[in-house]
Amino acid sequence: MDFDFEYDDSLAALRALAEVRHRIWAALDRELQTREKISMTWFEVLGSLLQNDEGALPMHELASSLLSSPSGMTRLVDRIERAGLVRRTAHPSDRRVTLVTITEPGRALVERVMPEIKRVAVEGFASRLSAKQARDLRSILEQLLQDTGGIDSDETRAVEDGPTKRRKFARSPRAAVRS
Amino acid sequence: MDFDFEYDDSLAALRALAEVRHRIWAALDRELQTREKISMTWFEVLGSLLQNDEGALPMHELASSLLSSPSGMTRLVDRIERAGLVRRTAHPSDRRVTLVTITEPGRALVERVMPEIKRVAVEGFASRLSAKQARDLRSILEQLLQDTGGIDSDETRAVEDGPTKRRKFARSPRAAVRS
DNA sequence: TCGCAATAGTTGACGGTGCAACTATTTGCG
DNA sequence: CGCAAATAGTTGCACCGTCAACTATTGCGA
Repeated sequence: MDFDFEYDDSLAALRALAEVRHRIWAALDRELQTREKISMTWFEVLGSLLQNDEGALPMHELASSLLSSPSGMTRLVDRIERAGLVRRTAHPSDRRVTLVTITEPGRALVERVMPEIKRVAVEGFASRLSAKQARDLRSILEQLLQDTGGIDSDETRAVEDGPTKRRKFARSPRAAVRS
Repeated sequence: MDFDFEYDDSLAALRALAEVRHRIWAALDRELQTREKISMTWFEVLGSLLQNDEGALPMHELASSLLSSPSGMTRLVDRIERAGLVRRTAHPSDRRVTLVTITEPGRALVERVMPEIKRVAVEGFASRLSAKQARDLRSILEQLLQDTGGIDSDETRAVEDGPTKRRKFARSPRAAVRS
């Protein structure tokens, strides 16, 4: 269990990670705010919907893929729906499910702003890394996201290079922070 | 300047980064919540203070290093102070500055949980990466955090927004989304 | 088939956070 | 020196997001 990270460095890595994410997110937020008066969070919802062929997703899928709680997503979709960018529709077979469907204005907005958003994202990542670093970062992030299925005690940390394609997300239980 | 990241992959990288951060943060939050009934945010404040020799830092330094706004930090310190873990003290020479000083209970708390916190952080990072990957991650993050000075080269933003101050990079204007 | 657990979503209450505006203090420059 | 600009911090206000509790629907095992 001895790696290049010192014991303390894992906490430092968390901070660095948070800061990188924060900066790029803020840059994208600024871009969206000045161009379209929407937030990055809204854009993430609209983008997720567009990535799906039907332009629609159940509430709970949106919530989990965007790291939000169900109630948070309810309110977020409330606001985006009030702005006319999405619409709640019924699921054809499961009446528990509410589908969120992107509207034409929503689709237009995303397509209008996507080029600049990609540009700013690239500016934050790709343009600052070498080809090898970009590859490395990708595989490192994928590895960090690999499920360890419950509380693992596995020392099966054998060297397994190569881009593992497998991608299965476990829900991350939100902390219940009081006061 | 073409790299391995496809154009779209920079947005994907941002999501992966966010998810890694989110998972580890949540794990630490859970640990702190069950052991000491405090949040990771509180721990970050206390930890920052302890890292400084004097166990004290000005409000604005805490705010910027913890990615918070000044007003957010005011309220956060309000709550932590109410819990008796920090104390506001006067700066000896600059009377504009409020120093936040860790109290003895605060120091004790951090020292009490630090081993477990480090363990969980290592579990999130170091234990899942090879030595080389850990090195790579460190240098990649450092590189991504290097300031490129002023950003946007296009000054086409002469709209009606009035004299919006050109921000350096530090502040993150969270989206002010209406409705 | 019945009944209970699991799943999906919403709402009430509330904590946390940001921006704009304001006060207090310090700094810089003519 | 004198005063405008910059810096530090707080507060008003509104918003965002979470948990707990609740309803509705579906799945599943006896």
